[in-house]
Amino acid sequence: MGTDSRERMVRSAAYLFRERGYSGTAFRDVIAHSGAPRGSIYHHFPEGKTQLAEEAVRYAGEFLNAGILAATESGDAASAVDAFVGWWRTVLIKSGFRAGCPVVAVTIEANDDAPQLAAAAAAAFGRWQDTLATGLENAGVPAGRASRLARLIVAAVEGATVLCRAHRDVAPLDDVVAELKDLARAAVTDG
Amino acid sequence: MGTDSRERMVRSAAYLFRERGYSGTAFRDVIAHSGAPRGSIYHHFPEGKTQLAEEAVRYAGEFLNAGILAATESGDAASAVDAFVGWWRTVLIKSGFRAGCPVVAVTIEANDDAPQLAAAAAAAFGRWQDTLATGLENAGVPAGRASRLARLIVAAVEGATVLCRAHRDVAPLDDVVAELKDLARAAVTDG
DNA sequence: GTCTATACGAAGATAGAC
DNA sequence: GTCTATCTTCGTATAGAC
Repeated sequence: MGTDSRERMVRSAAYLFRERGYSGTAFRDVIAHSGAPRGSIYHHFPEGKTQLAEEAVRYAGEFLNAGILAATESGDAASAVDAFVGWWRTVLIKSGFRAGCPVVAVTIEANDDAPQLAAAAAAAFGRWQDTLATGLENAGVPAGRASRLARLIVAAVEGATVLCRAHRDVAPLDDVVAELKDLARAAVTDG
Repeated sequence: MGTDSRERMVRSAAYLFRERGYSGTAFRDVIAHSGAPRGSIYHHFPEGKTQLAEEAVRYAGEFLNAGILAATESGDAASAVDAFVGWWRTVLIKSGFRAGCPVVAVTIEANDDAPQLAAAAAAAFGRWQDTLATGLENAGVPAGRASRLARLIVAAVEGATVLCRAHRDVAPLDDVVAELKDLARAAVTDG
């Protein structure tokens, strides 16, 4: 099935970008990892690697957003933090601190030749922030504050994953999460 | 002067990594940007690109640490946040949101072939955190809390620079800074 | 849709002269 | 310390057959 190998390639790209970055991931790596047929790359992605990366960013954005959405449905403000952090914690530990966020990787390596990549990354970050903000509002955080707090959560957790990779340790993420949870809880009563 | 071109290469590498990342920056780019002689690369850096990157990370780490140290000498807790943020704000805006942190770039693209790179990055992040923590302590934040808060500042600001690059806007950094300053100020009285 | 073959360029690294 | 020339590998992309 053609559509199937196309999707596998997108998922594999997102997976590999986490460990090797955008420039560090070659087309052949995506082919090898996905098991997709080599000859159909430019059939499925006529714009080449840029198009593949753009779709990988979009895929990662939607994937994580679905997770945040599901996790924020339950409850309190602190659980909104967990919603975003849980996935990264698992990825970091399972990979031996070799894998991070593919959206960050693409953002950092994007250049003026491919402005679509920065745009796709901004869309992903924006969606995560919005979904988290809604979760915080539902937990009782005022709207304006919720948006700002959600942005801090996205920034701090993404930054913490980078620190974890450098230190090869989850401690930075745990420290950051502890601070963020206190802050989120306080934001409810502070009104 | 040989030592001089060596140092220029290290500085240029740090500069270029900010925009193009590690894999995206070729040796020839470093030569061109630094004006260093092409033939002396492997004389100065016998271990090749890895060694150059390691020293560039170290250089960036020391450079920024000196800035944090100078800025935290004056004062209050909120100024400790400014100490770390000021430099990134300038870099982002001056580059049209094309440049970020070279240490983050190297961390994300480092792989098992060169574990020195992750180690050098961890050292840089650790120094920034320690210097910030000392600044917070001097401002009246209890030692244990200061360390954790300093880590949050490093993570959140680094994460925010990535968001700024994606959005091509300083707003994410400003949002994050506002939250961090409130938090730092509150940490003083909270004892 | 998928294949092979190949063009084309870039990159890291080395050798040996000066 | 610096130069030029070169080796080797790799990576994207294309062409054209099946």
